[in-house]
Amino acid sequence: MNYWLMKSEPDSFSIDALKQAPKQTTAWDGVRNFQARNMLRDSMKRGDQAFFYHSSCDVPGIAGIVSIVKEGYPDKTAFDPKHHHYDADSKADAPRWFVVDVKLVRKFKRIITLDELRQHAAKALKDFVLLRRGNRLSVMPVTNKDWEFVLTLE
DNA sequence: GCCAACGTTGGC
DNA sequence: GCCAACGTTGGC
Repeated sequence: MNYWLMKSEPDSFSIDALKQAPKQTTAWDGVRNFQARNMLRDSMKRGDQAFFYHSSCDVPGIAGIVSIVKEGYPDKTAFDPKHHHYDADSKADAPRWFVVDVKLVRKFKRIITLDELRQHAAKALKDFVLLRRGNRLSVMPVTNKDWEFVLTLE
């Protein structure tokens, strides 16, 4: 089993929105970056877990944990001309963008803030991709070691 | 294949 | 709203 981190802007989709979704499950759509796409399509497996990260908001940080319940399949929002995430270059017979389905495992009692994570960037979390300068990936791998350390912060 | 221009991300 | 950092595009 592998670990991941997935970013979402809570204004568009928060961990509370996931909590209220049918079966507390959603397709993680709208990723439009090839590196992140490759992970969604090829690497993320059923049973893997991911941190749900809130970005571009008052308190950026990790809000909880989700699990992958369905492996990569085409992102339908890319096919819909009216959709915000439409991409004319993604064809039904040759899809360019992919999603996985995620299900809520649990919401943390509190947000583990980016600020707090940064305090460990020099030592315990020195390999954490999220903390690398200029990092912009919306889906990224997390090592077992970093996963476990972050959980101790809650 | 290079690289400038442009768009996006995301923290502040 | 600003801006650094980075990915993507497109001209050459």
